[in-house]
Amino acid sequence: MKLNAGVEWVLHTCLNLGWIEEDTREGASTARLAAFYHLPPAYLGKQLQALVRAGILTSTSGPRGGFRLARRLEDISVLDVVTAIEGRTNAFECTQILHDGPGANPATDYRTVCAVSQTMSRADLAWRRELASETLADIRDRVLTFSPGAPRQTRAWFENTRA
Amino acid sequence: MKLNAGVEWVLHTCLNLGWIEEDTREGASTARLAAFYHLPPAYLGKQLQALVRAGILTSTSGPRGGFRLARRLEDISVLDVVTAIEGRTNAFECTQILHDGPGANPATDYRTVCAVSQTMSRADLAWRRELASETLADIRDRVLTFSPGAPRQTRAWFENTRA
DNA sequence: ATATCCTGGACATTACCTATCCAGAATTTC
DNA sequence: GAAATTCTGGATAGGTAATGTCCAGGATAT
Ligand code: SF4
Ligand code: SF4
Repeated sequence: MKLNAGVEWVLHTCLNLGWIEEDTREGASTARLAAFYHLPPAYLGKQLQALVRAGILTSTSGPRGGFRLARRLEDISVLDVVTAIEGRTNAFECTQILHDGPGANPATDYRTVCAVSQTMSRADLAWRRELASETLADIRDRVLTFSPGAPRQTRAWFENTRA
Repeated sequence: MKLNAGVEWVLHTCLNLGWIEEDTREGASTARLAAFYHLPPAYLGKQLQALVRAGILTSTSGPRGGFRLARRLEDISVLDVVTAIEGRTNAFECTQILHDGPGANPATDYRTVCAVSQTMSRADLAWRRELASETLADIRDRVLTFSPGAPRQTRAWFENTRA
């Protein structure tokens, strides 16, 4: 019952990419994105690759290469990001213990008929619906109202540490 | 992002206890509750102990001892059971990476102010609300409409395997 | 040609879930 | 009171998934 830490990393990284791109029209490399938060570069790289596979980011090799957003923050839901890192697995993963109980019908898929399973699935669904209803742009806007200096600060850091 | 398997075990076990108690007015031992689904007895015992600590079950030592429900199924929410096994940890556990970023204020608790954290917390809250809105009695009733023979079948098994 | 940077796989480390075992205490039965 | 049953809590082992590192290969810009 715990999400990968990578979810937090890439959510922040996507927001940072949004601000960088507004400014320089360029992406940023794994090394620099990781340095910004002192994250392990190789591991963050893995998470970013997952976002590329999910179509949230694009990547370019070579000097001045790196990652950039594949679409606008308005068009990326939080659920998109979570799913890219975490996969589609539900929190409640039924092992169908009823199949080992007395009087069980081996042909029955209890996941679809069992009341327990149904309840837990509804909860997972509510969780996803909540995440799907919020886009990265929504988060960005709320960051702006709380700390309006964030974009400038982020851009400045990436400017100053440019190779 | 996965729940302990124990959640599934004890949810079913609580329902079984409900049917057993309607009949015999007695509890059932770990050994028999585990045997019903071929679960590892010692491990199921650990989960049941957690339910006792959470006030969902009561336990009695000695011969003819075992576990029984501490209150009616109507008064036990699914969330109660999940929390007893899983703890109060949220799926999204923020590591406050902003504290390692440039221009961070070490005195700030970013978990309360950060837009990312707020969004993820809302989703966790939706999940909990969904589980809190359903009681074990609701599940029991839905089991009854789907397989009305379940109570009798369960009771019969526990009768027949009595020492 | 060279330096940069992503990609994918292999691998090591760590954390946590799963599972077992046992000594001790409580309780019933005889 | 003695014996059998059953829960309790801790110690401990094993397995699986998350975390983190490393490297060879390919792509791209200068
Ligand atoms: S009854 Fe539902 S929760 Fe229980 S084992 Fe079957 S599918 Fe899983
Ligand atoms: S900004 Fe929010 S999500 Fe990011 S580290 Fe801080 S609390 Fe966690």
